[in-house]
Amino acid sequence: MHTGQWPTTIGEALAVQEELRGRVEFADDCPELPPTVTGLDVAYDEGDGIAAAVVTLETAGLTVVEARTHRAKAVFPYEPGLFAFRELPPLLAALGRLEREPDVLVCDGHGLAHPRRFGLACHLGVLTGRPAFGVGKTRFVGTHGSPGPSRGMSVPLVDAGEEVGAVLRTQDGVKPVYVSAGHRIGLAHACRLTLALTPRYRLPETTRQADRLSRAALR
DNA sequence: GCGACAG
DNA sequence: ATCTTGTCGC
Repeated sequence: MHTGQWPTTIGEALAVQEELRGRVEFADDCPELPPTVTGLDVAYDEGDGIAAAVVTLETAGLTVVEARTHRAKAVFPYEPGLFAFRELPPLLAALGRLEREPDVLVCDGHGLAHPRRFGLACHLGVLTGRPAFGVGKTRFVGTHGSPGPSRGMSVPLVDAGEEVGAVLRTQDGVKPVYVSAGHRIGLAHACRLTLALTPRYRLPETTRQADRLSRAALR
């Protein structure tokens, strides 16, 4: 799957990031939804123990098709902008245990809405070759107004004059989420998928499932 | 120089 | 990320 030798220092990580950034593929909008969606998340304990979880759901119905986990030790410190180097190792290991190839990866974090336009979702997409996008709970970069109050409304997320994502309301009157393309998927499609994954809660069902599973795998 | 800073 | 009590609303 992946013979990972990961960067140990910030300098090395920045170099890897810069190199991989050029491999991001953009995509035109796609009208139909993929048959499945795969969510990923990582949980941490009080020390340096971490657990990654990946959960594949049937897009129509949101029922679990397959789920995998992987426990490990954190090898890279949390550094804003280099987040991927901390979570990617265990996430890729868990992904490697899936029997069914993911149609699209839904990441908990940002994609292009990143200082150097290469957030976790981009990194995950490039390394796996699968379409990927990010759904973040809080802003990282960019400015934006307030999206309308109802579910489905959104406003562009702009950073340095570029539209890097969308601030999307997934539930009426609830704090919006930050959606951004990662790899081989357009922003409009990512937003449509996000809405399909949030029939009831603020966060995508994929993220919710992966979150609970990663926590459970931690013990 | 002073904040801000995905999870 | 994770640690936490109470509280408001359906």
